[in-house]
Amino acid sequence: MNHEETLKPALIRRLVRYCHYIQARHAIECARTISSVEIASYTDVDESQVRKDLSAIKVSGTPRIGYQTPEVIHAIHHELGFEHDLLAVIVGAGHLGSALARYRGFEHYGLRVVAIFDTAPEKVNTVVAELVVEPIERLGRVIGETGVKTAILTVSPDAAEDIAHRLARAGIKAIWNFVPARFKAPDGVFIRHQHLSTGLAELAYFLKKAPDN
Amino acid sequence: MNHEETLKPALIRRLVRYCHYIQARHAIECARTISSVEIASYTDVDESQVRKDLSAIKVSGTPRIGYQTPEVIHAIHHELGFEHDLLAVIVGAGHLGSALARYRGFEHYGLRVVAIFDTAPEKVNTVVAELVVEPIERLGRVIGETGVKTAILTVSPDAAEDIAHRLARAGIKAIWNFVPARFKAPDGVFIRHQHLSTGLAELAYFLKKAPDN
DNA sequence: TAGATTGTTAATCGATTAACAATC
DNA sequence: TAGATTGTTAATCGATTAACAATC
Repeated sequence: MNHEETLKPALIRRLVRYCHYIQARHAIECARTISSVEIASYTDVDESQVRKDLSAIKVSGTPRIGYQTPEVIHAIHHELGFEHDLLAVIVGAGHLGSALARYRGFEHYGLRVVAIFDTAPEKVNTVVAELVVEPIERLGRVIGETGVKTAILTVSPDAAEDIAHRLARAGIKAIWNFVPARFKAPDGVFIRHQHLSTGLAELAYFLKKAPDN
Repeated sequence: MNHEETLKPALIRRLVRYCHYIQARHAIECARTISSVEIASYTDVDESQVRKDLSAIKVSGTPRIGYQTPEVIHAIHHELGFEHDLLAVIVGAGHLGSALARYRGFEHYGLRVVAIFDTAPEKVNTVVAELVVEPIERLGRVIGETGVKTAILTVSPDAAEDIAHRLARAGIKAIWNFVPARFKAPDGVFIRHQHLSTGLAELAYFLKKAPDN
Protein backbone atom coordinates (compact mmCIF):
# COMPACT_ATOMS: atom_id res chain seq x y z
CA MET A 1 0.00 0.00 0.00
CA ASN A 2 1.93 2.98 -1.28
CA HIS A 3 0.61 5.98 0.58
CA GLU A 4 -2.75 6.43 -1.24
CA GLU A 5 -2.78 10.19 -1.26
CA THR A 6 -5.97 12.15 -0.86
CA LEU A 7 -6.91 14.33 -3.82
CA LYS A 8 -7.23 17.98 -2.92
CA PRO A 9 -10.50 19.79 -3.57
CA ALA A 10 -8.95 22.04 -6.21
CA LEU A 11 -7.76 18.99 -8.11
CA ILE A 12 -11.17 17.36 -7.87
CA ARG A 13 -12.74 20.48 -9.31
CA ARG A 14 -10.34 20.50 -12.23
CA LEU A 15 -10.96 16.82 -12.91
CA VAL A 16 -14.70 17.46 -13.09
CA ARG A 17 -14.04 20.23 -15.59
CA TYR A 18 -11.88 18.00 -17.75
CA CYS A 19 -14.55 15.37 -17.64
CA HIS A 20 -17.31 17.74 -18.74
CA TYR A 21 -15.23 18.98 -21.61
CA ILE A 22 -13.89 15.64 -22.79
CA GLN A 23 -17.31 14.00 -22.63
CA ALA A 24 -18.73 16.80 -24.77
CA ARG A 25 -15.91 16.45 -27.28
CA HIS A 26 -16.20 12.69 -27.27
CA ALA A 27 -19.95 12.82 -27.85
CA ILE A 28 -19.95 15.48 -30.54
CA GLU A 29 -16.82 14.72 -32.53
CA CYS A 30 -16.12 11.15 -31.45
CA ALA A 31 -12.57 12.28 -30.71
CA ARG A 32 -10.67 9.20 -29.60
CA THR A 33 -7.62 11.08 -28.39
CA ILE A 34 -7.09 14.51 -26.93
CA SER A 35 -3.99 16.49 -26.03
CA SER A 36 -3.25 18.37 -22.84
CA VAL A 37 -3.15 21.56 -24.88
CA GLU A 38 -6.72 21.08 -26.08
CA ILE A 39 -8.02 20.27 -22.64
CA ALA A 40 -6.13 23.21 -21.19
CA SER A 41 -7.44 25.76 -23.65
CA TYR A 42 -11.06 24.83 -23.02
CA THR A 43 -10.95 24.47 -19.29
CA ASP A 44 -8.87 27.54 -18.48
CA VAL A 45 -6.17 25.49 -16.86
CA ASP A 46 -2.47 25.55 -17.68
CA GLU A 47 -1.37 22.68 -19.93
CA SER A 48 1.33 21.53 -17.50
CA GLN A 49 -1.32 21.42 -14.84
CA VAL A 50 -3.48 19.17 -16.97
CA ARG A 51 -0.62 16.73 -17.51
CA LYS A 52 0.22 16.80 -13.83
CA ASP A 53 -3.38 16.20 -12.85
CA LEU A 54 -3.82 13.28 -15.21
CA SER A 55 -0.57 11.79 -14.03
CA ALA A 56 -1.84 12.16 -10.45
CA ILE A 57 -4.72 9.81 -11.24
CA LYS A 58 -2.35 7.50 -13.10
CA VAL A 59 -3.52 8.19 -16.61
CA SER A 60 -0.72 8.30 -19.12
CA GLY A 61 -0.66 9.61 -22.62
CA THR A 62 1.46 9.01 -25.65
CA PRO A 63 3.90 11.61 -26.99
CA ARG A 64 2.71 13.04 -30.30
CA ILE A 65 -0.74 11.50 -29.83
CA GLY A 66 -2.22 12.63 -26.54
CA TYR A 67 -4.54 10.83 -24.14
CA GLN A 68 -7.21 8.25 -24.94
CA THR A 69 -10.53 9.97 -24.22
CA PRO A 70 -12.42 6.90 -22.94
CA GLU A 71 -9.55 6.09 -20.62
CA VAL A 72 -9.45 9.60 -19.17
CA ILE A 73 -13.21 9.69 -18.62
CA HIS A 74 -13.19 6.29 -16.99
CA ALA A 75 -10.24 7.12 -14.74
CA ILE A 76 -11.86 10.32 -13.49
CA HIS A 77 -15.17 8.57 -12.82
CA HIS A 78 -13.38 5.80 -11.02
CA GLU A 79 -11.12 8.05 -9.00
CA LEU A 80 -13.93 10.34 -7.85
CA GLY A 81 -16.26 7.50 -7.00
CA PHE A 82 -18.99 8.18 -9.56
CA GLU A 83 -19.31 4.48 -10.14
CA HIS A 84 -20.80 3.83 -6.72
CA ASP A 85 -24.40 4.62 -5.97
CA LEU A 86 -24.78 7.62 -3.72
CA LEU A 87 -27.94 7.36 -1.65
CA ALA A 88 -29.10 10.57 -0.01
CA VAL A 89 -31.93 12.11 1.95
CA ILE A 90 -33.09 15.67 1.43
CA VAL A 91 -34.02 17.75 4.44
CA GLY A 92 -36.22 20.71 3.58
CA ALA A 93 -38.97 20.31 0.97
CA GLY A 94 -39.05 23.97 -0.09
CA HIS A 95 -38.52 25.14 -3.66
CA LEU A 96 -34.86 24.26 -3.73
CA GLY A 97 -35.18 20.93 -1.93
CA SER A 98 -38.04 19.81 -4.15
CA ALA A 99 -36.18 20.86 -7.26
CA LEU A 100 -33.11 18.90 -6.27
CA ALA A 101 -35.30 15.88 -5.57
CA ARG A 102 -36.80 16.10 -9.06
CA TYR A 103 -33.64 17.07 -10.89
CA ARG A 104 -32.44 14.25 -13.13
CA GLY A 105 -29.04 15.76 -13.83
CA PHE A 106 -27.37 14.03 -10.90
CA GLU A 107 -28.32 10.47 -11.80
CA HIS A 108 -25.31 10.40 -14.04
CA TYR A 109 -23.12 10.77 -10.95
CA GLY A 110 -24.87 7.97 -9.12
CA LEU A 111 -27.00 10.14 -6.82
CA ARG A 112 -30.33 8.68 -5.74
CA VAL A 113 -32.63 10.46 -3.33
CA VAL A 114 -34.38 7.96 -1.07
CA ALA A 115 -36.35 10.21 1.29
CA ILE A 116 -37.34 13.81 1.82
CA PHE A 117 -38.23 15.51 5.11
CA ASP A 118 -39.80 18.74 6.27
CA THR A 119 -40.96 20.28 9.53
CA ALA A 120 -44.01 22.08 8.13
CA PRO A 121 -47.17 19.99 8.70
CA GLU A 122 -48.65 21.25 5.44
CA LYS A 123 -45.72 19.85 3.48
CA VAL A 124 -45.71 16.48 5.22
CA ASN A 125 -47.47 13.75 3.17
CA THR A 126 -47.34 15.73 -0.03
CA VAL A 127 -45.56 13.96 -2.86
CA VAL A 128 -42.33 15.22 -4.40
CA ALA A 129 -40.59 13.28 -7.14
CA GLU A 130 -42.52 10.13 -6.22
CA LEU A 131 -41.46 10.43 -2.58
CA VAL A 132 -43.85 11.17 0.26
CA VAL A 133 -42.52 14.04 2.37
CA GLU A 134 -41.95 12.76 5.89
CA PRO A 135 -41.95 14.65 9.19
CA ILE A 136 -38.55 15.55 10.53
CA GLU A 137 -39.15 13.31 13.55
CA ARG A 138 -38.75 10.26 11.33
CA LEU A 139 -35.24 11.30 10.35
CA GLY A 140 -33.40 9.02 12.77
CA ARG A 141 -35.49 5.99 12.00
CA VAL A 142 -35.31 6.31 8.20
CA ILE A 143 -31.57 6.93 8.19
CA GLY A 144 -31.04 4.04 10.56
CA GLU A 145 -33.12 1.65 8.48
CA THR A 146 -31.72 2.61 5.09
CA GLY A 147 -28.13 3.18 6.13
CA VAL A 148 -27.93 6.37 4.09
CA LYS A 149 -24.71 8.30 4.67
CA THR A 150 -25.44 11.52 2.78
CA ALA A 151 -27.89 14.36 3.39
CA ILE A 152 -28.78 17.33 1.24
CA LEU A 153 -29.64 20.32 3.40
CA THR A 154 -32.14 22.89 2.14
CA VAL A 155 -33.81 24.12 5.33
CA SER A 156 -34.01 27.69 6.61
CA PRO A 157 -30.78 29.33 7.78
CA ASP A 158 -31.70 29.39 11.45
CA ALA A 159 -32.57 25.69 11.52
CA ALA A 160 -29.49 24.52 9.63
CA GLU A 161 -27.02 23.96 12.45
CA ASP A 162 -29.51 22.13 14.63
CA ILE A 163 -30.57 19.84 11.79
CA ALA A 164 -26.96 19.17 10.89
CA HIS A 165 -26.36 17.84 14.38
CA ARG A 166 -29.49 15.71 14.30
CA LEU A 167 -28.30 14.27 11.03
CA ALA A 168 -24.91 13.49 12.51
CA ARG A 169 -26.48 11.73 15.48
CA ALA A 170 -28.61 9.68 13.11
CA GLY A 171 -25.52 8.43 11.31
CA ILE A 172 -25.06 10.82 8.39
CA LYS A 173 -21.40 11.20 7.37
CA ALA A 174 -21.59 13.78 4.60
CA ILE A 175 -23.77 16.87 4.21
CA TRP A 176 -24.29 18.87 1.05
CA ASN A 177 -25.34 22.24 2.41
CA PHE A 178 -27.39 24.59 0.23
CA VAL A 179 -28.43 26.79 3.15
CA PRO A 180 -26.85 30.24 3.10
CA ALA A 181 -25.38 29.80 6.55
CA ARG A 182 -22.05 28.56 7.77
CA PHE A 183 -21.67 26.53 10.92
CA LYS A 184 -19.19 24.21 12.50
CA ALA A 185 -19.40 20.67 11.21
CA PRO A 186 -20.41 18.02 13.74
CA ASP A 187 -17.47 15.78 14.63
CA GLY A 188 -16.60 13.29 11.93
CA VAL A 189 -19.02 14.76 9.42
CA PHE A 190 -17.89 16.18 6.11
CA ILE A 191 -19.77 19.30 5.04
CA ARG A 192 -19.67 20.59 1.51
CA HIS A 193 -21.11 24.07 1.46
CA GLN A 194 -22.85 24.91 -1.77
CA HIS A 195 -23.71 28.55 -1.26
CA LEU A 196 -25.38 29.78 -4.40
CA SER A 197 -25.28 33.30 -3.00
CA THR A 198 -21.53 33.33 -3.59
CA GLY A 199 -22.12 32.97 -7.31
CA LEU A 200 -24.73 35.66 -7.13
CA ALA A 201 -22.32 37.93 -5.28
CA GLU A 202 -19.74 37.56 -8.03
CA LEU A 203 -22.35 38.46 -10.62
CA ALA A 204 -23.54 41.44 -8.64
CA TYR A 205 -20.01 42.68 -8.23
CA PHE A 206 -19.22 42.28 -11.91
CA LEU A 207 -22.32 44.25 -12.87
CA LYS A 208 -21.54 46.96 -10.38
CA LYS A 209 -18.06 47.31 -11.87
CA ALA A 210 -19.09 47.02 -15.51
CA PRO A 211 -18.82 50.36 -17.33
CA ASP A 212 -22.29 50.25 -18.87
CA ASN A 213 -24.81 49.25 -16.29
CA MET B 1 -9.44 58.55 -8.49
CA ASN B 2 -7.00 56.34 -6.61
CA HIS B 3 -6.75 53.13 -8.61
CA GLU B 4 -10.06 51.47 -7.61
CA GLU B 5 -8.80 47.94 -7.46
CA THR B 6 -10.97 45.03 -8.49
CA LEU B 7 -11.74 42.56 -5.76
CA LYS B 8 -10.57 39.05 -6.55
CA PRO B 9 -13.09 36.20 -6.59
CA ALA B 10 -11.50 34.52 -3.59
CA LEU B 11 -11.88 37.71 -1.58
CA ILE B 12 -15.51 38.07 -2.68
CA ARG B 13 -16.20 34.54 -1.51
CA ARG B 14 -14.67 35.23 1.89
CA LEU B 15 -16.65 38.43 2.25
CA VAL B 16 -19.87 36.54 1.59
CA ARG B 17 -18.91 34.05 4.29
CA TYR B 18 -18.18 36.79 6.80
CA CYS B 19 -21.49 38.35 5.98
CA HIS B 20 -23.45 35.14 6.51
CA TYR B 21 -21.78 34.56 9.83
CA ILE B 22 -21.97 38.10 11.13
CA GLN B 23 -25.61 38.46 10.15
CA ALA B 24 -26.44 35.28 12.02
CA ARG B 25 -24.54 36.43 15.09
CA HIS B 26 -26.09 39.87 14.85
CA ALA B 27 -29.59 38.43 14.57
CA ILE B 28 -29.31 35.82 17.31
CA GLU B 29 -27.17 37.53 19.91
CA CYS B 30 -27.53 41.14 18.87
CA ALA B 31 -23.74 41.33 19.02
CA ARG B 32 -22.82 44.93 18.28
CA THR B 33 -19.12 44.27 17.86
CA ILE B 34 -17.11 41.32 16.67
CA SER B 35 -13.40 40.58 16.59
CA SER B 36 -11.36 39.20 13.73
CA VAL B 37 -10.63 36.15 15.87
CA GLU B 38 -14.33 35.31 16.20
CA ILE B 39 -15.01 35.78 12.52
CA ALA B 40 -11.94 33.74 11.66
CA SER B 41 -12.83 30.80 13.86
CA TYR B 42 -16.29 30.45 12.38
CA THR B 43 -15.47 30.99 8.77
CA ASP B 44 -12.32 28.85 8.56
CA VAL B 45 -10.19 31.77 7.55
CA ASP B 46 -7.00 32.97 9.19
CA GLU B 47 -7.51 35.94 11.50
CA SER B 48 -4.89 38.06 9.71
CA GLN B 49 -6.71 37.35 6.52
CA VAL B 50 -9.96 38.63 8.02
CA ARG B 51 -8.31 41.86 9.08
CA LYS B 52 -6.67 42.25 5.70
CA ASP B 53 -9.95 41.62 3.90
CA LEU B 54 -11.90 44.11 5.99
CA SER B 55 -9.18 46.65 5.53
CA ALA B 56 -9.38 46.03 1.77
CA ILE B 57 -13.00 47.21 1.77
CA LYS B 58 -12.08 50.13 4.03
CA VAL B 59 -13.70 48.92 7.23
CA SER B 60 -11.67 49.68 10.30
CA GLY B 61 -11.96 48.29 13.77
CA THR B 62 -10.93 49.44 17.19
CA PRO B 63 -8.12 47.80 19.16
CA ARG B 64 -9.49 45.91 22.17
CA ILE B 65 -13.03 46.18 20.84
CA GLY B 66 -13.23 44.77 17.35
CA TYR B 67 -15.42 45.76 14.42
CA GLN B 68 -18.94 47.21 14.46
CA THR B 69 -21.22 44.50 13.10
CA PRO B 70 -23.67 46.78 11.27
CA GLU B 71 -20.81 48.65 9.65
CA VAL B 72 -19.19 45.46 8.41
CA ILE B 73 -22.45 44.11 7.00
CA HIS B 74 -23.23 47.36 5.28
CA ALA B 75 -19.75 47.70 3.83
CA ILE B 76 -19.83 44.18 2.37
CA HIS B 77 -23.30 44.71 0.88
CA HIS B 78 -22.22 48.01 -0.56
CA GLU B 79 -18.92 46.76 -1.93
CA LEU B 80 -20.42 43.70 -3.60
CA GLY B 81 -23.33 45.61 -5.07
CA PHE B 82 -26.17 43.92 -3.17
CA GLU B 83 -27.87 47.27 -2.85
CA HIS B 84 -28.65 47.49 -6.54
CA ASP B 85 -31.51 45.54 -8.03
CA LEU B 86 -30.32 42.69 -10.19
CA LEU B 87 -32.80 41.94 -12.94
CA ALA B 88 -32.41 38.61 -14.66
CA VAL B 89 -34.00 36.27 -17.14
CA ILE B 90 -33.97 32.52 -16.77
CA VAL B 91 -33.41 30.37 -19.84
CA GLY B 92 -34.59 26.80 -19.36
CA ALA B 93 -37.82 26.11 -17.48
CA GLY B 94 -36.88 22.62 -16.30
CA HIS B 95 -36.80 21.55 -12.68
CA LEU B 96 -33.78 23.63 -11.80
CA GLY B 97 -34.81 26.72 -13.75
CA SER B 98 -38.31 26.69 -12.30
CA ALA B 99 -36.97 26.21 -8.80
CA LEU B 100 -34.61 29.15 -9.14
CA ALA B 101 -37.50 31.27 -10.43
CA ARG B 102 -39.58 30.39 -7.37
CA TYR B 103 -36.77 30.48 -4.84
CA ARG B 104 -37.16 33.44 -2.50
CA GLY B 105 -33.69 33.18 -0.98
CA PHE B 106 -32.09 35.50 -3.51
CA GLU B 107 -34.39 38.47 -3.02
CA HIS B 108 -32.19 39.49 -0.17
CA TYR B 109 -29.35 40.01 -2.65
CA GLY B 110 -31.51 42.10 -4.94
CA LEU B 111 -32.18 39.43 -7.56
CA ARG B 112 -35.45 39.71 -9.46
CA VAL B 113 -36.41 37.35 -12.25
CA VAL B 114 -38.35 39.19 -14.94
CA ALA B 115 -38.83 36.51 -17.57
CA ILE B 116 -38.37 32.81 -18.19
CA PHE B 117 -37.87 31.07 -21.52
CA ASP B 118 -37.92 27.55 -22.87
CA THR B 119 -37.72 25.84 -26.25
CA ALA B 120 -40.20 23.03 -25.52
CA PRO B 121 -43.67 23.94 -26.88
CA GLU B 122 -45.32 22.09 -23.98
CA LYS B 123 -43.57 24.34 -21.46
CA VAL B 124 -44.33 27.58 -23.27
CA ASN B 125 -47.33 29.44 -21.81
CA THR B 126 -47.26 27.49 -18.57
CA VAL B 127 -46.87 29.67 -15.48
CA VAL B 128 -43.84 29.52 -13.21
CA ALA B 129 -43.55 31.83 -10.22
CA GLU B 130 -46.18 34.13 -11.69
CA LEU B 131 -44.30 34.38 -14.97
CA VAL B 132 -45.58 32.99 -18.25
CA VAL B 133 -42.90 30.84 -19.88
CA GLU B 134 -42.02 32.39 -23.22
CA PRO B 135 -40.63 30.75 -26.37
CA ILE B 136 -36.92 31.14 -26.87
CA GLU B 137 -37.56 33.15 -30.03
CA ARG B 138 -38.76 36.05 -27.89
CA LEU B 139 -35.40 36.26 -26.10
CA GLY B 140 -33.97 39.12 -28.13
CA ARG B 141 -37.08 41.21 -27.96
CA VAL B 142 -37.66 40.82 -24.22
CA ILE B 143 -34.04 41.50 -23.36
CA GLY B 144 -34.01 44.50 -25.65
CA GLU B 145 -37.20 45.94 -24.19
CA THR B 146 -36.37 45.40 -20.54
CA GLY B 147 -32.64 46.12 -20.71
CA VAL B 148 -31.85 43.11 -18.54
CA LYS B 149 -28.13 42.45 -18.32
CA THR B 150 -28.11 39.08 -16.52
CA ALA B 151 -29.21 35.61 -17.55
CA ILE B 152 -29.50 32.41 -15.54
CA LEU B 153 -28.75 29.42 -17.73
CA THR B 154 -30.45 26.09 -16.98
CA VAL B 155 -30.83 24.50 -20.40
CA SER B 156 -29.49 21.13 -21.54
CA PRO B 157 -25.71 20.75 -21.89
CA ASP B 158 -25.70 20.53 -25.67
CA ALA B 159 -27.77 23.71 -26.05
CA ALA B 160 -25.77 25.79 -23.57
CA GLU B 161 -23.09 27.28 -25.78
CA ASP B 162 -25.47 28.24 -28.54
CA ILE B 163 -27.89 29.89 -26.11
CA ALA B 164 -25.02 31.73 -24.44
CA HIS B 165 -24.14 33.33 -27.76
CA ARG B 166 -27.74 34.26 -28.47
CA LEU B 167 -27.90 35.87 -25.07
CA ALA B 168 -24.73 37.83 -25.78
CA ARG B 169 -26.10 39.07 -29.09
CA ALA B 170 -29.28 40.16 -27.35
CA GLY B 171 -27.30 42.33 -24.93
CA ILE B 172 -26.72 40.11 -21.90
CA LYS B 173 -23.50 40.96 -20.07
CA ALA B 174 -23.41 38.36 -17.30
CA ILE B 175 -24.42 34.70 -17.32
CA TRP B 176 -24.93 32.51 -14.28
CA ASN B 177 -24.41 29.05 -15.73
CA PHE B 178 -25.97 26.06 -13.96
CA VAL B 179 -25.50 23.75 -16.94
CA PRO B 180 -22.88 21.05 -16.39
CA ALA B 181 -20.90 22.11 -19.44
CA ARG B 182 -18.03 24.46 -19.94
CA PHE B 183 -17.68 26.63 -23.00
CA LYS B 184 -15.85 29.73 -24.06
CA ALA B 185 -17.55 32.91 -23.00
CA PRO B 186 -18.81 35.17 -25.78
CA ASP B 187 -16.68 38.32 -26.05
CA GLY B 188 -17.35 40.84 -23.34
CA VAL B 189 -19.63 38.53 -21.38
CA PHE B 190 -18.87 37.45 -17.83
CA ILE B 191 -19.75 33.81 -17.12
CA ARG B 192 -20.03 32.51 -13.59
CA HIS B 193 -20.12 28.73 -13.74
CA GLN B 194 -22.17 27.21 -10.96
CA HIS B 195 -21.58 23.54 -11.50
CA LEU B 196 -23.39 21.67 -8.79
CA SER B 197 -21.77 18.46 -9.98
CA THR B 198 -18.49 19.70 -8.55
CA GLY B 199 -19.98 19.69 -5.07
CA LEU B 200 -21.41 16.27 -5.72
CA ALA B 201 -17.99 15.05 -6.89
CA GLU B 202 -16.42 16.17 -3.64
CA LEU B 203 -19.08 14.32 -1.65
CA ALA B 204 -18.69 11.18 -3.75
CA TYR B 205 -14.94 11.26 -3.28
CA PHE B 206 -15.21 11.75 0.45
CA LEU B 207 -17.57 8.81 0.77
CA LYS B 208 -15.37 6.64 -1.38
CA LYS B 209 -12.41 7.46 0.87
CA ALA B 210 -14.26 7.20 4.19
CA PRO B 211 -13.28 4.11 6.16
CA ASP B 212 -16.82 2.94 6.84
CA ASN B 213 -18.84 3.06 3.72
C1' DT C 1 14.14 10.37 -39.15
C1' DA C 2 11.94 14.75 -37.53
C1' DG C 3 8.94 16.81 -34.73
C1' DA C 4 5.07 17.06 -31.59
C1' DT C 5 3.63 15.95 -27.14
C1' DT C 6 4.28 13.80 -22.70
C1' DG C 7 6.03 13.71 -17.88
C1' DT C 8 8.62 15.86 -14.49
C1' DT C 9 11.76 18.95 -12.40
C1' DA C 10 13.01 23.64 -11.44
C1' DA C 11 11.66 28.62 -11.15
C1' DT C 12 8.23 31.87 -10.30
C1' DC C 13 4.51 33.74 -8.49
C1' DG C 14 0.86 34.67 -5.33
C1' DA C 15 -1.60 33.56 -1.32
C1' DT C 16 -1.46 32.40 3.44
C1' DT C 17 0.40 32.79 7.90
C1' DA C 18 3.26 34.75 11.46
C1' DA C 19 4.90 38.52 13.95
C1' DC C 20 4.76 42.75 16.12
C1' DA C 21 4.47 47.73 16.65
C1' DA C 22 0.62 50.90 17.09
C1' DT C 23 -3.40 51.92 19.65
C1' DC C 24 -7.47 52.29 22.32
C1' DT D 1 -2.00 51.87 33.29
C1' DA D 2 -2.10 47.12 31.34
C1' DG D 3 -3.50 44.30 28.03
C1' DA D 4 -6.22 42.91 24.12
C1' DT D 5 -6.88 43.68 19.43
C1' DT D 6 -6.03 46.08 15.16
C1' DG D 7 -3.36 46.99 10.88
C1' DT D 8 0.51 46.00 8.23
C1' DT D 9 4.90 44.26 7.04
C1' DA D 10 7.86 40.33 6.59
C1' DA D 11 8.40 35.23 6.23
C1' DT D 12 6.60 31.01 4.74
C1' DC D 13 4.25 28.09 2.22
C1' DG D 14 1.96 26.09 -1.63
C1' DA D 15 0.24 26.47 -6.17
C1' DT D 16 1.08 27.78 -10.81
C1' DT D 17 3.89 28.23 -14.71
C1' DA D 18 7.99 27.50 -17.45
C1' DA D 19 11.34 24.61 -19.35
C1' DC D 20 13.18 20.69 -21.31
C1' DA D 21 14.74 15.94 -21.67
C1' DA D 22 12.42 11.65 -22.85
C1' DT D 23 9.73 9.38 -26.22
C1' DC D 24 6.72 7.73 -29.67
